[in-house]
Amino acid sequence: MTQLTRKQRDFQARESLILDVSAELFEQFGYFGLSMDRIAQAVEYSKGTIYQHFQSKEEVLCALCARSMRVQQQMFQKATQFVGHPREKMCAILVAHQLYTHLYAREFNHVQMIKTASIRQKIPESSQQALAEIEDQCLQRIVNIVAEAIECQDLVLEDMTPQELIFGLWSIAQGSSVIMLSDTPLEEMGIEQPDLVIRAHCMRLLDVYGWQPLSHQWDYEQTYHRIETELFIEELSRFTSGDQHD
Amino acid sequence: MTQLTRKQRDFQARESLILDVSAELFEQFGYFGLSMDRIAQAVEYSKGTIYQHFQSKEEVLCALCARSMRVQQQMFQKATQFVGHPREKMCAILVAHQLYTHLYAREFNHVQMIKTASIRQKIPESSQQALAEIEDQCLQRIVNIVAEAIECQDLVLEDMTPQELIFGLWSIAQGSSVIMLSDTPLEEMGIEQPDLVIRAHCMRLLDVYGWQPLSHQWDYEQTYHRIETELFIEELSRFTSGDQHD
DNA sequence: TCATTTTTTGACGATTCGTCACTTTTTGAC
DNA sequence: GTCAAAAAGTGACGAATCGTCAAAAAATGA
Repeated sequence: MTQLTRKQRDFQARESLILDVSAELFEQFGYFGLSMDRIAQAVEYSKGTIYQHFQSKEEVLCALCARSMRVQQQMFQKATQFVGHPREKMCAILVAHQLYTHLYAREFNHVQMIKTASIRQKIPESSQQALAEIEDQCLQRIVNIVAEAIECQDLVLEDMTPQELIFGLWSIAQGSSVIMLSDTPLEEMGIEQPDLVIRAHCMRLLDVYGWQPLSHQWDYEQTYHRIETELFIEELSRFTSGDQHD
Repeated sequence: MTQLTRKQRDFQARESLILDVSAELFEQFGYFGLSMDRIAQAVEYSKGTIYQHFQSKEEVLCALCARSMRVQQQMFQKATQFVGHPREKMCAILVAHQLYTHLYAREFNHVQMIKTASIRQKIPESSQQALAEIEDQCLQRIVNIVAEAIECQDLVLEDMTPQELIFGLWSIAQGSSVIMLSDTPLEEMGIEQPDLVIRAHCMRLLDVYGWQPLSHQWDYEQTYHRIETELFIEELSRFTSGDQHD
């Protein structure tokens, strides 16, 4: 690796510290409860020093977003490594997305906020670029899976491009997460397990586009079980245990 | 109607004025550019007077949200009055939703923000209740259409409840709008007309659940054309003209 | 050891929030 | 028309937070 001076290492270590502390504060107090003064106090450096690392409060929060999006990207990466049909990998992506939005609910919400026109004004172009890049990488994983499916003829799209198919799946996954995290009373509406409902919808959609193997030809229950145990057992346990003492 | 005193009428008129002005300022400067002082200056009343109407800045913005959501609710209402099959009415709902999110992009974004945990903390329970109620009414319109379809046996749901079906459609509509308004470069991705893509996905989904008439049995192009000309001709022209000088 | 460079600090001006003591206007009894 | 009580309106104020910058402290190395 590149050899860094002690100073540079110290600088990076402090940056990590700032982010760790900020993440905790953000988790605890939310967007408006997080102030630069509070961060400075918590890391025991002065405000000026914080501003050597981040130009503004928004940049700190962007860095937090980038962090959690990198986690998502890694989960997607793991999903693509699932051993099985491309369609099974796509299922793994969906599971990854759902797990991610539950494990990083606050950050997911904050990413949504950042995409808002009002807040975007406050964020330097460069930070936005960085986030867009990570999101792009996530999307690229999905594109690759679809490409793989088309290549091995599991999927033959007729009046639709791969991008358009992905846009649909992405919309439903994204939309359902937004709805679930906005404390809409889904249980009251009679929806006990929204994640499973969304899975069902996605499966139907993939069926209708003829992505092999179709759901009546293949035991996807088994697939989902394998995804959960082989890929995301740790994340899953964190999610369910997080549920309990919440 | 109830007879109001001159004072009460004046009071209401001023409240409208405040909201009108705030809407303009919000449109122009966004969430953070909108301040109570600026509102006060613009309406030519003092800040204290504004605070007689709204307890906080967030309440002003909630009122703006409520306003735009009522517009959506009315558009949904219009959609339910479309003369045709229940499924055609459902198409009209989708068109209404898409038109709404484009015509009230800022407000739609802001509603998203308000649903965020961070911001919800700043909003009194009562205001949130009011918004939830309007959203509920919107959802109720959709529930009614599905109920109608089931009643006349256009739709026979087997392993899915009406609420679950709606949740899926709602997710895809909501998710796609969020993605579109977050300046994701969809065109670069090769998606020229995202709204039409989403319509296609929804149609496929309704087909796969067997909602009659299926899309190969009925000319839905014609239906969409009727929806646009019979119901939303005015909104549509505002949308396209708004596009031009933007 | 000490002058120079680098790093850190926190006081500061600016902005915005929501409040409240004071001023102005309105009301209605005489 | 007058005047005192009630209602409505005002904007200066304290508090919180932002981002800056001159001065202090620490590190460097001749």
